[in-house]
Amino acid sequence: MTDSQTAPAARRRRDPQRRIEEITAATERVIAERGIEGLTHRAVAEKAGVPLGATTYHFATKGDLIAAALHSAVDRYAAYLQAWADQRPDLSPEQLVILLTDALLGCFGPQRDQQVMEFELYLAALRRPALRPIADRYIELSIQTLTRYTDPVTATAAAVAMNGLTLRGLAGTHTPTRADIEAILRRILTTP
Amino acid sequence: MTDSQTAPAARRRRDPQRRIEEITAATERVIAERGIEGLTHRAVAEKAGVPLGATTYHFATKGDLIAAALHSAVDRYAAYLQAWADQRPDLSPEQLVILLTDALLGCFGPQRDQQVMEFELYLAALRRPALRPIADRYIELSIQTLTRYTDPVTATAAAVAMNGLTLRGLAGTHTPTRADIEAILRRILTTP
Amino acid sequence: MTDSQTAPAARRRRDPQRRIEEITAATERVIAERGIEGLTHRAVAEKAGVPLGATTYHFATKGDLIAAALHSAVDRYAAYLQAWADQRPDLSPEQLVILLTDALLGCFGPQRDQQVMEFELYLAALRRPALRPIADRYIELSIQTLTRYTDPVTATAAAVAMNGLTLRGLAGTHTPTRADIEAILRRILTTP
Amino acid sequence: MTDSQTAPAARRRRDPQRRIEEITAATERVIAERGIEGLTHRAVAEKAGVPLGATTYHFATKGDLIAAALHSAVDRYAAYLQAWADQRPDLSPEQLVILLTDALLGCFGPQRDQQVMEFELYLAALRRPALRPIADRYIELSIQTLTRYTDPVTATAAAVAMNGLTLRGLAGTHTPTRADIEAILRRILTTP
DNA sequence: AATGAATGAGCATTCATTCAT
DNA sequence: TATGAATGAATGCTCATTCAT
Repeated sequence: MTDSQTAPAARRRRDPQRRIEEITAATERVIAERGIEGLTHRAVAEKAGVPLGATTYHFATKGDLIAAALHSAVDRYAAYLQAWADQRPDLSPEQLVILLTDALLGCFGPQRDQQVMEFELYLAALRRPALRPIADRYIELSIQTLTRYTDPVTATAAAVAMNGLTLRGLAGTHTPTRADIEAILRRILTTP
Repeated sequence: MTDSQTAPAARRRRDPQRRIEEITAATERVIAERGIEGLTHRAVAEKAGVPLGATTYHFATKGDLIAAALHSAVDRYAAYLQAWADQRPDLSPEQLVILLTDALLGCFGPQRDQQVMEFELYLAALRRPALRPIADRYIELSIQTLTRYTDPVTATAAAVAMNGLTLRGLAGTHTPTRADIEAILRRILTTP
Repeated sequence: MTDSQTAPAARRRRDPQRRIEEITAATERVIAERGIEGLTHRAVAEKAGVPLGATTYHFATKGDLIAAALHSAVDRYAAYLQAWADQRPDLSPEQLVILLTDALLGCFGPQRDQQVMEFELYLAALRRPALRPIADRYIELSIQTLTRYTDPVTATAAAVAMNGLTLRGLAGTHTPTRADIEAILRRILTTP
Repeated sequence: MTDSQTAPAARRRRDPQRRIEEITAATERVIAERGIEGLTHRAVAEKAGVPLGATTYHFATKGDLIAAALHSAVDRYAAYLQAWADQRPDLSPEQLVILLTDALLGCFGPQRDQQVMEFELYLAALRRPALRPIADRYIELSIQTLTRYTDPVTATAAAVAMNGLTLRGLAGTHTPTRADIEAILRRILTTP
């Protein structure tokens, strides 16, 4: 170990991977706060604490920033689902209804901004074909996770309904109640 | 009678209501073509064939344009649903599955651009609380219509699932097949 | 004279034609000083003492600025030629040689910057087809003027040779001498 | 012999002279395609297939690139003139008129882009004194070549007239006809 | 009421240039 | 020697907005 610890500040340069991750995270935060229409290279640079040139250097266009943020969000979602399901290997339909309702309600609380951000990223794919493969993965992850507990058709029905419910709660004037959500999911996931 | 009835065509000027409708329709067309991020007073003025000042005069902010377009889209949707249901007063669950599937598939064909526009308008409510009452009406209309044929919980489940399915088809790489949609709607609307 | 002199500063607004001319003149000055590659809306705005928006408002693109400047230069050249020839209705070939030589030598003195600017404007037409009709007029004016004194072929030969000579003097290391120019023009304009 | 002489092809790296020539040639191609205002180190690097650093390493500034390209163009022109004249050791004035006209017309055909590039390089000397000695050589080469066939004054007159004619054809809306050019050159080169 | 001229802030993007390796 | 990562200044252009008419 010749001189490692020295030059803490002057060093640090040249860790492109780290920079890219910082910029991506800052992109997500900017979108969460101001929406995609408020996303600019400048805002990202400021939020990430990097020079303006660093954002355009690593992400030449706004589309590149959005793609990176969507990718990051999907990766995070995949890890979340994995952990969620791994901790709950066996669930009855009724248990699933209760737990999914609980998870869904969380989207309207403190996580609201992040949830809106993820929706905005997802919806950016409406106009940007390059994002569609990543958007695909988003919804497929939900379906695959639910398929651990039920048949594929029911899993898909539940996944798209949850998406629709979330959207309704975020875009409408009032959030759905626990009872509403439970009733809907119970209608889809349980067989009378 | 000094001058009123004369010059029916040359008059025409000074019909503010008509102007407002022209501008609203042009706003929808602009969003359909370029997305909400491409919506500007200038683009609307050009598309509507009115002076720039006319757009800012009647719709001071971009949010006003969006609200008017969303309102218009919801009104049109309401009329469509009304006519659809009036022509089909009685439907069995299985008939409903078939017909809703058919209607849903239409969103991915030539109507795609308009469908994307309506989604963009709906999603604008995520960031614009003023739009949420109008967005509410959008989804409630679907639910109310389905309630003509089934219980409220099932109707809501079907409505949000259809929304989620449409989004999935528009934001993903491939559109769902008729068989996919039918299976999902059958799972929700019919009781085994 | 009711109230003319009042409000000298607050007035002045709303004289678009005047503004356009100021901006055009400033464009020529900027090109004279920094070349076409130094031409920017900002530089013109500063030189003309108008807001930046005024330049982009009246001349949306850089090409528009260049076209206006070229137009202006050609108009000025036309007026100059007209006056020059009107004052010299009859010239013998030898007189023409002497006077043209004298005029040509002027391009290498204090007028050099303006001459370079006019060449740069003329040459911008190499890459911008929209400028070519104006560039045409430039050279045709010279030919037409010389045609007052000699046959068309000789006039054209003299005009293009003078252009080539000017270019040679401006782009090379040393300016041609009076004797050089006289010899060349005499070779073209006089018949032995 | 560990590694020195081996791998004649795989080596190839480290041939600075070759690199410089490749970059120079790429510079000419970039200017031919996009003009001097489109000349950037990046564009040259891409066109030459070399790393960006290679262009800034060998040619620190844009002016250096231009100088190299002008030098290259002049060298090529010199070789062309040499060969042209060597193949035609004796020409009557009338023969010269015909052949020069033919050569001149070629500038407006498929060679147009290259001709425009050479003019742009030549004209860059208007603003860049460092280029003027090279620009001098350009025009002197033409004069010297013509001096093989006629007296110096006539040769110079013909050379500058040809330059002016070419410029007129390239910057104007229509190219001169063969008859036009012949008439002008005949006026200059032949004695009645 | 209605218009469009006018303004200046702001953005994506491009680049020359620097510098660590 | 040679490379390309990194920087920040600069530009054309677009627009929301204001305001005189």
